[in-house]
Formats: sequence, structure tokens, C-alpha cells
Amino acid sequence: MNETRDRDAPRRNGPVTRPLVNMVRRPSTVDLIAVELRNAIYSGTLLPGSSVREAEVASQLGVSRGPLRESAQRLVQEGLLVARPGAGLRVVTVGADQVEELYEARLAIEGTAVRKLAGLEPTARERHVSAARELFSSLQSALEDGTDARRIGDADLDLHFGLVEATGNLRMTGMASTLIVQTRLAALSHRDGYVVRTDILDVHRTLMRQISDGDGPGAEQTLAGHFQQTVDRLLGRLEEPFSTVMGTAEGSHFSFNRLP
Amino acid sequence: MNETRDRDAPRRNGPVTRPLVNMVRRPSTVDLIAVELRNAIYSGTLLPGSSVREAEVASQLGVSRGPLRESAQRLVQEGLLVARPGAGLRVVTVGADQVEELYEARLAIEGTAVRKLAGLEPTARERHVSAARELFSSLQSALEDGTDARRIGDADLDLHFGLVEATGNLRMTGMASTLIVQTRLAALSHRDGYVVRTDILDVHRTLMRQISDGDGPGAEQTLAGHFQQTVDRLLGRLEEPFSTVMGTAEGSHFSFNRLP
DNA sequence: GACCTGAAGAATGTCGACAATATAACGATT
DNA sequence: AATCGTTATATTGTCGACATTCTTCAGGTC
Repeated sequence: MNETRDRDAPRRNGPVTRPLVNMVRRPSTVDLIAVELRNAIYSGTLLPGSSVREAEVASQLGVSRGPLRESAQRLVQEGLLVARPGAGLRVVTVGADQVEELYEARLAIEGTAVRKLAGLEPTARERHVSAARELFSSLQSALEDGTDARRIGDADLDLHFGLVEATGNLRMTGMASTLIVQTRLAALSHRDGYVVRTDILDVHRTLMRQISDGDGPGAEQTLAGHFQQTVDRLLGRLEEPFSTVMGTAEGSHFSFNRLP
Repeated sequence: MNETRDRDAPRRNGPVTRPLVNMVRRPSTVDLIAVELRNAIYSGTLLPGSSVREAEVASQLGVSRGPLRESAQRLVQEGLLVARPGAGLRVVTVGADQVEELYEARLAIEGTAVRKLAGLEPTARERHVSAARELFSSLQSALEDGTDARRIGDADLDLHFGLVEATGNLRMTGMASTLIVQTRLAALSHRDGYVVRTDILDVHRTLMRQISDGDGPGAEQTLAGHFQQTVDRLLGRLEEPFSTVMGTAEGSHFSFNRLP
């Protein structure tokens, strides 16, 4: 036993040589198509419940049906598309009955993320959180400018994703990516359109502060409360005094990085 | 605005009619192949680092390369396969540098799960946890019988998966499924073979007890400690007084349920 | 002897075509 | 008027074939 199983591992001359450069990895066509599909869903080009005709989309992307179908299966695995046999692909509809479950999953991932970030040593923490801090500034700017609800929504989701990304855990980052897009899908599935609370700045300022202060449990608690309020709002249990109807801005994108 | 987006939703005669029966959903070929591939990886038929030749596997499954490639992309999305352009598919190798990240992700999901279960009302809790309790019994039996390390490992992973499944959160269940298979991959990637601690029964008994007692934080803490010990062991930082080398039992399976 | 260069082989990436299936429209019936 | 059955259309599911790319191995060179 104990034969070599790592035939794909980089050749090593010595016993343990750290690779000098990062391995170059040309993205496959399937990768590129999957990114396009995700962005189309995230940006609202492909609306929830709409059918995705393979021939049509494939020709728009300049590829054949084969690679498109392979990419589509990735999104099926992510829960962004559904494939009924014989009836083809549809963008999923995230209904009210899914909202609670969705945010519970997000809390599991993002709560763990902020707890980890807060638990780091101050010097390492600042290095990890700096990118997220800029995303917070973007959210602040978007809220100050005011009118574009879509931009605010993007900034919000970008920040939440950035906090998970800051942990450096690629598995959790991938899961967060999926859940973030599903959150956008939930908003787009809502017939009343997208609404954003204008008081989200305070919540996220508190969150960032608690992370900086090393208060992990507090940060998770803040996140939990924020999510609870959001779920309640989406389920229509609460009246919302301050809300803005989502615009239809173009060019809304979100960076999807996958596992190594 | 407010045009009908839910053209795939069941027709409703009245304003709100609850569906009388569950919608029948015939599994697609891609579904079936994906299950076969996952089981092959989980059971060790496809070893970490081994290449998956499409024509060979496709003929073994009795399908063409097309559907196989589509299914493979699902496992790529799950992080169970990697696809290098031109070089095809390989089963991923979960090295020592991935173990910490993997168990951190598992703690995020499973920790949230046990916390939720413990937080339920006693009556609802018992109903949800009953299946997991049987899985605990299976683990107990496997440990009493003793020799088959593979059976013990299966029972362990089944229990951990069952606890997430008990929450009823299909998103978290799907993530747990992926992480569980990756855990198995980590074990199979280890050149020294699979080793199981024989004291895991105490930990899990404590865990189940704390869930039953409604002690969510305690249950999560138990899980965290258990995972920490496991990571330390896998990274070789600890000497293991009680361990058993994994056998090569056949027929090890694991139920993979995907999103609706 | 080790390294680089080049060619042969094998597997993948992509595409087009055909068969199978679901959907939609239409007419007949109770 | 609503429902059922039938037919036609369009789309998907699957397969085989070809071009492309990577890997491997032999030969040559320093």
C-alpha cells in the first residue's frame, strides 16, 4: 500500500520545496460561462422564475449548448437554477417560505466569520478587515448619495461577502457567494420590488466596531438581530417607516470566486 | 410592473390554495450520475488525486460522455472534483493545509445546527432529534463491535450529517453533505490511512445530552472542542493512545439529498 | 548523466444532428 | 362553460465525430 496518490502535485526536487510562483490556472470555458450566468442572475438580467432556453443563451454567449449545459449544472448545484427533466432550466424563485432558512444559513456562515475576525490578534485583524472596511465606506457613500436603491443593495451584499472573504476560508467564501446571490434572488422574487432599510448604516457601523474591538459574540449578536429584522420585514410582519423602492440600475456586478 | 414572474408555480384557483400533494419530481439522469460519483468518492472507489477518465466512467455507468460531464461539473462546484483545462477531471486531494479550513466550515454549519436543535421547545426538539438519536445508537453499536474502523467512520459522519438534517434547513443540509464528503476525502488523502478515535462515543453522548437539555452553547462548545482535537490529531500534533487503522470495507454509502 | 527539444499518442473540448419529451393550441365532448 | 383528448410545435436529452490540447516518451545535446 501507500502508493503515490498525488500524481497531480507539482514536481518537487527536494524533500519539501515551497513553490516559487503561484500555479497558473487558465480558466476553463465552463468557468467563464458560469460567471456570466451568475452575474446575469445577480444583476436581474435573468429574473426569478424565468426559463433559460439553452440555444438562445448559448448563441448569446457565443458557445454551443454543450458547455452551457455543463455550466448550468454548476448553478443547479448552487441552488440558483432548477432543471426539470424535459422542461429545461429555470431561475429559482426564492419565496417567502425560503427566507427564514436562507438567513439562518447566512447567519451560520457570516456569524462564524465575524466571530473569527474579532478573535484575531489586533494586528492581523486590521490586515484582514481592511478590505471590508473599504466596502463599509462604499456602503456609506451609497447611502449618502441616496437615491439608487440598487447601488445600496449591492454595497450591502458586497460588505457581507467581504467579511466572509476576509477570513480567508475559501470554503466558507464559496458558500457565502451562493447565499448572497440567493439573497438577491429573494429580493427580485418579491413582487413589491426591492426595498432597503435606510438605517442599515448604523447596524453595520456597530458591527464593524465590534469586530475591531474584538467583541466576537457581540458582533454575531448584531448580525443575528439585523437578519431577524430583515426577515421580519421581508415577511411583511413589520411596517417599514423608512424604505426606498429599488431602481433598475444597470451594470450591477458581484465578484464570484470559487474554490482553488 | 408586477407582471407574473412565477409561470412555473402551480396553478391556483383561489387566492391562496395550499397544494394538496407534494409535487412529483422525477430525478434527471444528471442527478443519478452525480449521486453515483459522490458515492464512489465517499466510499473510496475513486481515490483522492486519481484521474477520472470520462470515456471509461461513462461506459461503466452506461451513459455517454455528455451527461457525465454535466454531472461532473456539479461535483466541481462542490469541491469534490477539479477540472484542469485539457487535462480533465481529478478527485481533489484534501491536504493537511485544508484540514483547519474544512473543520472551521463544519463548525459553522454543525455548530449552528446543534444550537438550533437545543433551542427548540422540548416536544418539537424530540421529534426533530429522534432520527439523529438512532444514528447515535448506530455509532454506539459500531464502536461496541469494534474492529471495523470504516463502519465507525461512516456512523460518525452519518450522525454529524443527521444533526444538520434534523434542523430541516435544506440549504445547510446540502452544505453539510458536501463538507462531510470532503472530510472523508481528507481521511482518504492521508497516506497513513484512516484512523478513528475510540473515545468519540463520550463526546457524542455529551453532545446529544446537551441538545436534549437545551444547552445550545454547551453543545456548540463540545463540538468545537471535538473538532479542535480532531484537527490536532490529523495534523499530527498529538500522540493518539487509542486508535484503529481503517479497514477497507465495501459498500460504504451515504445519503446525499440535494436542494428541492 | 541531466536537461532540453520534438513528435506520437491519448484524452479532452466543442460542435452539430437526431430522437425523446414536455408544452401549447385546438377541437370535441359531457 | 369547463374538461378531456389529440395534434403540432418547440425544446430538451443524448449521442457520435472532429479539432484541440495536454501528456508521455524517445531522441539529441551540453
